[in-house]
Amino acid sequence: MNQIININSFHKNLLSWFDNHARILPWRQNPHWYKTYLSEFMLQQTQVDQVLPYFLKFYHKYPDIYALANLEEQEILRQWAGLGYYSRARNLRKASIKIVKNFNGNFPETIKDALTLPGIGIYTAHAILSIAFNKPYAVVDGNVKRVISRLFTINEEITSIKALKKITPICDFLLNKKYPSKHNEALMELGATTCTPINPDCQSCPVNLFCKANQDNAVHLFPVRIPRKAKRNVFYYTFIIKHNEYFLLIKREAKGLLASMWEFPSLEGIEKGYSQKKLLKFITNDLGINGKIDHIYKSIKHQYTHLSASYTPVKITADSKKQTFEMFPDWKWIKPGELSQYPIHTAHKKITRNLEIETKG
DNA sequence: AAATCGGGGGG
DNA sequence: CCCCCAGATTT
Repeated sequence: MNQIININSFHKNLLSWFDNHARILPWRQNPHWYKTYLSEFMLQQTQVDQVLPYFLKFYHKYPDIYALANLEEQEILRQWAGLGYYSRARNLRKASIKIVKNFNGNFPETIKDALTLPGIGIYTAHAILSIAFNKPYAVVDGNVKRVISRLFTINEEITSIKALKKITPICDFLLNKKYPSKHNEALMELGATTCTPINPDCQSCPVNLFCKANQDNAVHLFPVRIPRKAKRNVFYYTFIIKHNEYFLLIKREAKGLLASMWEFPSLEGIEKGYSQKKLLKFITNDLGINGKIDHIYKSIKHQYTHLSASYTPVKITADSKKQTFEMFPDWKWIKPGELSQYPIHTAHKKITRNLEIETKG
């Protein structure tokens, strides 16, 4: 720690600010550990505004841990579709099953037990135990890291392990042991609403008098960050394969990108511009379907964290509904109206909208 | 320690 | 277009 701060004054300013400025969020009303648990899974690497509709839907449909534990994987993926990071949905289900089986339906109140739950790491364990059970564990999330990096002018690159090892003990020291729940939420709230990445509102910050970066007029220099590596380009041909009113939908592998999500069968390449001959060869030789290319549509772009993807829809008319595909974990010939019964990832959902597959077929 | 895993919103 | 976000897990 490179500066001495009046810890009591720090706590007082932070908590009174939170009392006056806390956003009204559904998981903060009539608090219960289940709400904290569900919201924390969704909030991993995802902003509040994006989580809100999903939290409301899930809480309404699955009001307790037993409802979640009873879900099929396919169904929780379907409900989660569009929120991203789908391993969270699988882990939420597995963790819920474990809570019912091993902990009698109650969230385990020790760090050691909480960390045995899939999808729950240090941050989420600390968050649930502090926010829902008022246990004295400090949280270190993206918001807190940014706030601390400014308060104490942390020079380590913010995503590095070095930075985390420097920031964690500071958070442990700063933690308000009397009000850990409010303290943690307040620090995260401060980062989300005031100590923002760009144009932070230092004037209205309750702890600006304790902020080294603010004193040095150097808030814009923190957190320290190095540019990311360039994204890889990926090009997909996405085949809408029709036979009468049916078209082919397949399930992705259980590992890797968009694991176990459903989509139209696709050909992946690292370069653009496959010939029609090559596309038809994929259909005939790899899928074993005889048919013809009806139309090649304009491609759509979709950005992933590490990929810059382009999807080119290709409409195929098949001679028959072939029923065996060794290359897919699962598949189904479905009618357009049945599309909503499957967990479809966002890029392919865009394609169904562009091609108006749900309505026109 | 680095890579992977989604998607949306903001500058 | 690039940036970031109530991180966890695998390599």
